[in-house]
Amino acid sequence: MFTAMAVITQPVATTRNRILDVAERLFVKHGYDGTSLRMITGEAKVNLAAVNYHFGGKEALMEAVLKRRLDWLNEERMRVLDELEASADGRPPRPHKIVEAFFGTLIGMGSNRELGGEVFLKLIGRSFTSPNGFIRALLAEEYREVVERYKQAFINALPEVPRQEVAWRFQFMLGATAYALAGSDFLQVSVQFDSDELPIEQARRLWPRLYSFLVGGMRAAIPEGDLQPLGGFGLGLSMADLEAADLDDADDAAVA
Amino acid sequence: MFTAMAVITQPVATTRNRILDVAERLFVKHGYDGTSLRMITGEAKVNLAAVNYHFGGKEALMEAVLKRRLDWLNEERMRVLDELEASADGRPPRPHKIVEAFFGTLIGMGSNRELGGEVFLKLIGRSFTSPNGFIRALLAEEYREVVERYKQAFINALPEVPRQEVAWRFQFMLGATAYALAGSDFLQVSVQFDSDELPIEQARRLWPRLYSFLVGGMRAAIPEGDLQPLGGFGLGLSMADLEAADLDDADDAAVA
DNA sequence: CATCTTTTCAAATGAACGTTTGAATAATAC
DNA sequence: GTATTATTCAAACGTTCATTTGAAAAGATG
Repeated sequence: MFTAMAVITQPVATTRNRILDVAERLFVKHGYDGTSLRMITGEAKVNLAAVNYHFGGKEALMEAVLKRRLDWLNEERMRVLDELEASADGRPPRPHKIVEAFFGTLIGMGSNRELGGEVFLKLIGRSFTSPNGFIRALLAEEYREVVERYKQAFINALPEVPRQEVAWRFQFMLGATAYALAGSDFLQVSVQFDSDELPIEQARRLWPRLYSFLVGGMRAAIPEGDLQPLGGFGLGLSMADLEAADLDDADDAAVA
Repeated sequence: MFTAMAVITQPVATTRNRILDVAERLFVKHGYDGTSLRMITGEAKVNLAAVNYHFGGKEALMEAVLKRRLDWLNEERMRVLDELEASADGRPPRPHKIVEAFFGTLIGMGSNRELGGEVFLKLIGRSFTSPNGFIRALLAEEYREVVERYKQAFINALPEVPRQEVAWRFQFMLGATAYALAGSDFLQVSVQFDSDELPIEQARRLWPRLYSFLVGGMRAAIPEGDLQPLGGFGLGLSMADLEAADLDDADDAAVA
């Protein structure tokens, strides 16, 4: 029975799938710019031209790699929120339940190899801050609908918190999660892991802690509006700063 | 007086400094791999060979770009924590004060052009998840001492929270902060900005909200240890996952 | 079996990359 | 003013990159 299930669920190792699997792994390890098609096709044991034949080019390959996982994730997130709202007949679901629905579905993918496992978690964690405009644009477009729906759910669940604050906190939660997933070496320094602890065991420990942190941040007191960071605004500040601050050119800032 | 101060504090635009300034900006905009020495030297209006002459190579240039800002930041963070602990004669400083000392100093750099302004904030935010091993290793080494000291301060300030939990939450705070700074296009989607709001104004709004979120997360309830994400662990999981999970090769995982 | 489509393959293209070289120029020291 | 050092410069090096090409092989269809 186990064998039969595995056969059904495990995709066949076609040229196309082998490229997707290897590309996903190498994009995480070396980044999009740092991964060449020769590295991918070499490791996947397919011809160099296969990427262009099956996907059309390097950017289109990255798009296929991301969409393969995100399509499932988006549907799952919608489904879970549907369930949550249906089971609460009329009343808005509790905030911590929405946190669990949105971020728990993602973290859960880390333990399911067929959904990309922790490789995909790292990829998605790093893609949000990719310097490549088309990647951020793709992510923004893929996330737009689901994020809007969850944001509204949070707003309904937290009537005492201004809409703007909810949006900011959503952003902060995404950041804390993405960084925990991206898993830099720095994490190894900051958090004192047992050095021989297996990655899958680390992932298991992550969720309850992240969940607790996110809910704590989501429920925090409303900030006063005029708090200033150390060093203070206005120090060495002039109109020139405002002009120079516009970093993004028009060509890579476009989001459909 | 303003003129005199500006002359004193503003570094002379030597070849070396012009390269550093342009490189900092382009590394943020296109990433390390996506920025060529020809782009840098072209925009800085210096000869192509100048980077190798003054810094020794591209990696050494990136190192110089980061260290120029981090050396100041590290000293400032140490100084602020010194002050904090001195003013509390014996008792450990309050947790929210430590949050302010660590993250407030960083955010404050965003409004000071001579300290790199928001360009540096983006750079540091993205560098933590860089796919280039030498960048993460450099950051880990640069942060090690200061992070250890602050972590201890948090542990002293939160005697009821286990040390491990403090370390995790420190990591989550760093992530939320770094992502807020990295400022992807996605933030524009998630958070409904006034479209014509100036970047410097956005930065001013960021700090009180981030501060509130971080303190809320830091003070959250201690998580139960066996909470599982949606989808659950054990689904589609086998020993093979553990082996495949080891992504990093020895060559780029080294941290001195 | 013959025909047509899909896929694979080795080879080549032109462009861009980081780095090196050695001479020319500028700055400093005596 | 001459000797010495520091810096700039144009040019070239060898390598690697994404993509294209056209033929060969494999598979599907009648």
